[in-house]
Amino acid sequence: MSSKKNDTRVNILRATWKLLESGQGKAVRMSDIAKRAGISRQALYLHFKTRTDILIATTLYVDDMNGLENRLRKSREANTGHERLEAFIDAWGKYIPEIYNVSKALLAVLDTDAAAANAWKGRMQALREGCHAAMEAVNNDGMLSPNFTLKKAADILWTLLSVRNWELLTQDCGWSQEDYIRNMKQSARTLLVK
Amino acid sequence: MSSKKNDTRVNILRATWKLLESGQGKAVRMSDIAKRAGISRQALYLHFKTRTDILIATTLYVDDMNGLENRLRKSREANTGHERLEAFIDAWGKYIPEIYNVSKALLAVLDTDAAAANAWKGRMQALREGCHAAMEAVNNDGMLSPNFTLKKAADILWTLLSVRNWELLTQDCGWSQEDYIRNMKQSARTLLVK
DNA sequence: CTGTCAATTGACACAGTGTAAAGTTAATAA
DNA sequence: TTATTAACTTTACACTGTGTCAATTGACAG
Repeated sequence: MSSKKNDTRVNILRATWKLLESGQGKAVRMSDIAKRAGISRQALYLHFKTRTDILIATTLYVDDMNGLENRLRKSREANTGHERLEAFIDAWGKYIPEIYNVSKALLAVLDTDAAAANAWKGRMQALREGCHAAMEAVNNDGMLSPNFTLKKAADILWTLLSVRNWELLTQDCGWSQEDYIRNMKQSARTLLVK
Repeated sequence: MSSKKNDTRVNILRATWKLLESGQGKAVRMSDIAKRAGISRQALYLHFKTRTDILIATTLYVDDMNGLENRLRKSREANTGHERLEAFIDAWGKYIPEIYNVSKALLAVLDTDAAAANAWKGRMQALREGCHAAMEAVNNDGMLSPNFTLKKAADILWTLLSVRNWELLTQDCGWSQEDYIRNMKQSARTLLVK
């Protein structure tokens, strides 16, 4: 099952992960990854076509390791729409710091690398669907704010919960993680729920 | 008054501006700017130390040409805090599309270029002060939402009005400019005003 | 013994930024 | 007039980082 090729692949992803996690924003080069993975730089190209491919694969790997799917699934089990919304914000809000450093590498090339932009877009699509589902649950309870259509409400929630907003609030404004979660719940409730 | 050196400098900034405006996201190289400005690539370095310096100077130049200062000042003349908040959102919201393309070039290197990050931070600091002042006016009317401290309210408004959020809502979610302005006013009011 | 898979070494093309040096041109000043 | 200076040009090159290519090695499977 675990072919040698696959082992090395995972090895590369873990090396990238660790580097992004510890490097604190510094650009990680192919040669850095190779060194950390204990293979030659050229060997990286036996497993991935481009640097961006490695970054993308790493974010997916990290999602996997952290069980993003499960975390979000749990929010779907809530009874009321409002509870579901809160659970969703809670799950995602607690998730962001775990992926932030890795995601940042992808965010950094988003504006210049079409492949990265595409991958990120897809990844955020999942979140967007989660937002939409949560707001739909609120709507089904008849509790959606009359100020917004369902679509607009979902868009706003999605924007509110963006990684860049988390970055702004916790890094630039100095909010604690608790502040962030509490205020996002508060805001979503005030803004979107009747 | 208008030395030859200064003329060329402005010439470079206008060339950069036009390229960013029309290039639609494509990376603008030093050679592109030089060609457009009608000078040699090397001459650029007689006026600016680095590419980032040109980008920074261009954003400042564009702010200047568009009269950002004046636009924001007008919002300060409103009578009530709430009116002031609305005027502020209106002014800034209408301003974003005018600077978006130019700003995007700076945003694109934000995560890799410390000088760019610094410049952007400073530029956003002005907006942040505007947000704080607007919320202070609301607070002085005794109309600040009891859900937030003044500082937190200003932080939220600042985050809400970020260029990245405008980008998300208008580009990814397909909102029109009118949608954006209307919903931002609506949201700020619901969220931050009693 | 042979084939093949994973990886290695070393060389290289390419893009883009930034540096360096020597030469041109036109205005300015003595 | 001649000398000087500022702005700019041309040519060349160093540097970084990505990605490609070809020849080679070592292991191990049939």
